[in-house]
Amino acid sequence: MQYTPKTKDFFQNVFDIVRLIPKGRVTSYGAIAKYIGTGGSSRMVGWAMNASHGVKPKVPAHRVVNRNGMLTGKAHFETPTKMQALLEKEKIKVQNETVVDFDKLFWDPAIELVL
DNA sequence: GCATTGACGAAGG
DNA sequence: CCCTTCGCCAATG
Repeated sequence: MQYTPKTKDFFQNVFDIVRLIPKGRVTSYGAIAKYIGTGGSSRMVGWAMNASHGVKPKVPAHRVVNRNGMLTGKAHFETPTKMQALLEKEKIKVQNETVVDFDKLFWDPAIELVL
């Protein structure tokens, strides 16, 4: 895989933001995409996470879910159960592959980082 | 360069 | 929340 300078910056931006997510909080791909400025390309955020494997420092991709709070990316982890396990370790309740109280735990960089 | 794919999002049902 | 359709954009074949 070889990405252009443009996407390289995109990758770094995504990784950086994801690492800033506080414990016990979650955010969505769209929120990250919006904060970066790529806006509509929320899919690219998820795709960037796909490249976060083996990246140092570790990228807490388990704190990134889709807009409904669903653990859509669990299948891309080392093991499908790893994501939920990590979330529950941070006191985040997960039920039916979905984050409980997602609206309360939601962490939007575009808002939280400005405060 | 076109076609397909995808860890998404919004809107309508 | 689930389903479908459409839009989005970089990667991949």
